[in-house]
Amino acid sequence: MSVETNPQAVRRDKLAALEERGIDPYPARWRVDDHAASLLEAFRDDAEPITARVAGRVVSIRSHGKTAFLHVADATGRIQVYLRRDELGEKTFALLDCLDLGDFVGVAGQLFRTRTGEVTIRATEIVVLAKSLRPLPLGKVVEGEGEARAYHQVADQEFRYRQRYADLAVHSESREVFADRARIVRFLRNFLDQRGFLEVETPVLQPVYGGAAARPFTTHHNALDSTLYLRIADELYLKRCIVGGLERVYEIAKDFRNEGIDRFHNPEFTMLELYQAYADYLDFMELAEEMLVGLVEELHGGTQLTFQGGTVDVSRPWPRLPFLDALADAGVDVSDLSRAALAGEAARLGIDIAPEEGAGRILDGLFSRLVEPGLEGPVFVIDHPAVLSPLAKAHPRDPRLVERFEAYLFGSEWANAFSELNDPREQRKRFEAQVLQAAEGDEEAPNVVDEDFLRALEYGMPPTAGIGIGIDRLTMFLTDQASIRDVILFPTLRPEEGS
RNA sequence: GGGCCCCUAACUCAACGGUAGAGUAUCGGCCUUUUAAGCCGAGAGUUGUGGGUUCGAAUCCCACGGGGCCCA
Repeated sequence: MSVETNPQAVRRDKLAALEERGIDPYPARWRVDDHAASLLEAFRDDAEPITARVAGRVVSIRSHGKTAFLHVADATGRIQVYLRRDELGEKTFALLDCLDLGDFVGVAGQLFRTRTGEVTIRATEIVVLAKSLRPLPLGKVVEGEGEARAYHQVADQEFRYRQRYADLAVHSESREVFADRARIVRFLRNFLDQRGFLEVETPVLQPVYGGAAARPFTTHHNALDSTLYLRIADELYLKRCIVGGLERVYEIAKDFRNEGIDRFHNPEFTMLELYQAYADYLDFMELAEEMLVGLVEELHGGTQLTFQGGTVDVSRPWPRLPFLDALADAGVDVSDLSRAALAGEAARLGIDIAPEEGAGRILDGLFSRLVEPGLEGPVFVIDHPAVLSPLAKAHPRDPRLVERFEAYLFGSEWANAFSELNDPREQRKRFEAQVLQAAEGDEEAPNVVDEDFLRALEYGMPPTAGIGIGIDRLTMFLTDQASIRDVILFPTLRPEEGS
């Protein structure tokens, strides 16, 4: 017989050997009574017998001839299993010959402490629950005192993103990030539910897209024979809810933007938007502060937050930095906000401007280049120019500005809020200006006026504040992950060749 | 869109113009409390793909593919 070296073929051979012995390598069920973490917790001494019945993946095997030690990993952790031929019988012990790292097994037995002190299951029963035919890049994991040390772990980011199932199976840190993500979303739901907000669901497929400046994904509905867009924001539908008298609403859902991918952007991402009637942007600054402080306390037990080596204190209140003041401090002359004047300033500062960029885009570009990188700590940038904010209410003290804020952390925006524009006449003018921009080549501007939204505003929308929060980016900050791909289970990647 | 870097065994990495190696994993043997178990032995590679330079290329050059980082 030739020596088989292909790991997958070796495993198929072992699977066949199991079946020859009359063992089903994929049995239907195994009752799980215990988990690794709680067993390790429960064990006191050998005098008090504790029976254990667990299931999980085999992550290490140390065979000693007539005995063997395994580690079995379940969702809660790892526990060692001790097998003895004289206790299990020759036939069951021979299962070891067909066992590979990565196989799922069920184990029953009694807890004891080994000579070296590790709490271990002395197996009276072991069964294969699912044979693994493909080797996982397990590396070696050693649970020392407190910290688990890992050796030869997969370092290839692409592998981790493309085969997240294997990444999760192998890296507990990766599983923890997604557990934390769930905690964050749960916290936000509780936070809003306690304040009387109603969770709603609005269309992903929209005949007219709006609520943000972005290029959409376009699709087609066959039966209606009409073009539909995947939403770039929930905003305009949530405001329709406010018109309808749902005074406090929120939605946590995917938005889609047909744009570039980098470590802060994924084409589909999760957004929390919430709207509250009779509130304004000042109220929402307090809400944003409470929300983030609460989250940092929930995850880190204090107000210190560390991200990629930088640490900030998120204690309230946060400074409020007027948008134009920030630009002026950075050396930009903001006395004239006309396109011509701003283009002149950009040229003077050596920043390239494309001919189709309007005054808003130029301001945005100046801000993101000159101001954003310096906004480490929690800070509100407030009172943006109206040209940047087609859905926000004009500032009572300066008609060039709107009542708006963006919350920044670690040089990156994580929340955007304003007192919502509710004058249907003014909203129509701003929509029409956007359509004009689109005609001039701005691909991020909507190309039609959303007449249905205007109809809703004409029925009357009370004064309202709204805020949008990027959940992915927030999760990056709260879990100290460098890339948005580290907090999205299955991030968008170029399709694999041959798939 | 621009720049820089990476791609070698299943995994982590060496070799940096002259016979592709190590540890882990895998396979065989020994081993009844091991834990990066140990000891003995074995197999494992079209060096991302395609071209070029050279007596000779994993190594130098070009293109393409995939990925990462920085900038726009």
